[in-house]
Amino acid sequence: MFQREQQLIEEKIQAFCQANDIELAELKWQSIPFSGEWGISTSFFQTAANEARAGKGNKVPVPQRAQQIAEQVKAEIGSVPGISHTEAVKGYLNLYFTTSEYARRVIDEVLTSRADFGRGAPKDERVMVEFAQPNTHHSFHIGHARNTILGEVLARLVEFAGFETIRATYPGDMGLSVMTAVWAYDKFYKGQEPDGVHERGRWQVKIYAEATAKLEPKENETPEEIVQRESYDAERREMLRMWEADDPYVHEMWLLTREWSLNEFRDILRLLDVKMDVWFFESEANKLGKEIVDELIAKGIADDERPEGPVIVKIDEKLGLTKERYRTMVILRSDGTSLYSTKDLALAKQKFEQYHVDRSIYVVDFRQSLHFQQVFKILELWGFPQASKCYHLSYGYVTLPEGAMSSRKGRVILFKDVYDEAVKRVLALETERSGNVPENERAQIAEQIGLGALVYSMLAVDNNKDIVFDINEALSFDGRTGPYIQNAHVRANSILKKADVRTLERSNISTFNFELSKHEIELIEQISRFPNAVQQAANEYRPLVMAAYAYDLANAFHSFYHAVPVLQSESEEVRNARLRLVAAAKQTLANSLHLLDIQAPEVM
RNA sequence: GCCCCUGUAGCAUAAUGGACAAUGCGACGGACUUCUAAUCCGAAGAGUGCAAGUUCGAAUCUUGCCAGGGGCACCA
Repeated sequence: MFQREQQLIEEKIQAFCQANDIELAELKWQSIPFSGEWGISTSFFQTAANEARAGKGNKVPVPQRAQQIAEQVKAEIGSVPGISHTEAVKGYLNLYFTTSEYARRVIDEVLTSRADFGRGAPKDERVMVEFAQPNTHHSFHIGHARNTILGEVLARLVEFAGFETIRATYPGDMGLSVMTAVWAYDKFYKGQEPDGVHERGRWQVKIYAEATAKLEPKENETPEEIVQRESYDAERREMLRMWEADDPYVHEMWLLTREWSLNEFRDILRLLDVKMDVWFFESEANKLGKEIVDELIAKGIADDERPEGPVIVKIDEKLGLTKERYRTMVILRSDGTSLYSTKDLALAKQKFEQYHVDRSIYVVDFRQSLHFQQVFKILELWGFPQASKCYHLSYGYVTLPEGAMSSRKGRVILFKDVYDEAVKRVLALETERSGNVPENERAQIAEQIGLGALVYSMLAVDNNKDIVFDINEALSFDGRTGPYIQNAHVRANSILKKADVRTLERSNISTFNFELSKHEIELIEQISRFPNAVQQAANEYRPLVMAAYAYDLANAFHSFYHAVPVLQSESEEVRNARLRLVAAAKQTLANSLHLLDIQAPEVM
């Protein structure tokens, strides 16, 4: 926002150094920390260090020499329009902006761009984000929720940063575990399914866990029990075989039960405000897989060891690596059936050829790091230039205090149960605390706040760390939480509602020609950081960056709210300027919350 | 055996190689007839698993250990 001024000063510094025979290192600019007021700074450590290394004259220690240069440069620069004052301290040159000018530029930009404030320039690349890969026939638990939230927020960030973005989901709808669920339904529970999308989901978890328990060997089994268990196992395996052979009855059962899961999944996506563009099913990738294996064999990338062995790709060998790194990947079983790897290769080809994606992001947990490294390397050998732009966004597991979640053991925390609990808690709090939520909006606001708490708790941890799920922490409404940020938005809204909004709309230019308090300056600074936060979060594929930013912004607003009167300002001019500041803060909070997939309510 | 991730105040987390390691929870002391406190203000609390190294400067980079988790040919 002060690029012209920065450039002018850079030129002055360069000219000064040239005149004084100082070999200037590249200037890096950063904002000044711990500033009651703000500005940008650069340092001369590198320049001083280079001098010392070159053995140039004065044997002054680096920090002192850096300070010397800073002081000389400061004297040389003199005064610059837009810059209120400069200082040389500890080897840094600090430039403080003229506050009124800076404030005006920031606020006017926000209020001109509105929902587009912070949006990046359109980029010439199409990105696909693949996320939300739940298994059907089980249920959607809190671990799937972390994945879905991470993926959706990443997609929003990348999209807002300027990339054309496609959201893809890849449900796991086949395999032995799926068939176990179908078998259990068909054998023991046919026609007994409850009504209600989520009731049926919970019921599916229950019968699946029950079925795996029946199939599990136990201690002290009687011979009859062993016979029983083995015949159950044979039945479900036979069912899997029939499914592979497209048996009509098995397919009908499979589709029926799959549809229940998908109904629940769609409803959860609706709750999370996720709009998928592409649905890849594992069962469909399964069919595509076998063709690409032939292609890889024909191209000499894969080695066919059938019938004795499987089809493999000796990745290290093909890449000419001597050290063990990517190892060997099996891409087709010796009996000719597909593997996870077969399907991922087929899927990638489809992404590149049918959807023309330039960049492909996979949001999948960290256990599959090696798998994706192998897949990406095979894509490279295969000749896809996009292979270098495939990225596995790995993230840590959501575990329970008593250990890992397990659908098989029925030891899962379902997303919907946490969601319901969240809404219940907010409703209880609403009756206690907030008098100004209209009766007919309470339920909706409760959903927004409850989900806000849950979603933020998933985003406020860096993705490669595990989360031990504690419902009281996830649904906390105090401190560094979603509701804290939502509340800042609500407070900004309540000020604007009480003001005469027409005044605000009439003046489309802000004038901050009065002494700004440190709270106002801090708030303006936070608002101005938003575009950079978007770019950083998108470039690094890190939703956490945006989550942390949104909290800092809300924090600045809350402090401002307490310390600085708006409606009761000392003059009309100050009041108008502050109203514009509040409007800009509200807008930036709303933009941030949107990127975090959190609703921004008007009241709470 | 090889590879990957993690290790920061009591707990949970943060920190483009840079200025005093930053927040929240908890505990402590204050502030609601106010733009209604899901908030704010104040004070306490760690020198970043250990040991070397690189650097003017390291929580961050390198190496080696220690601890926890994960992965390594026909599971997904």
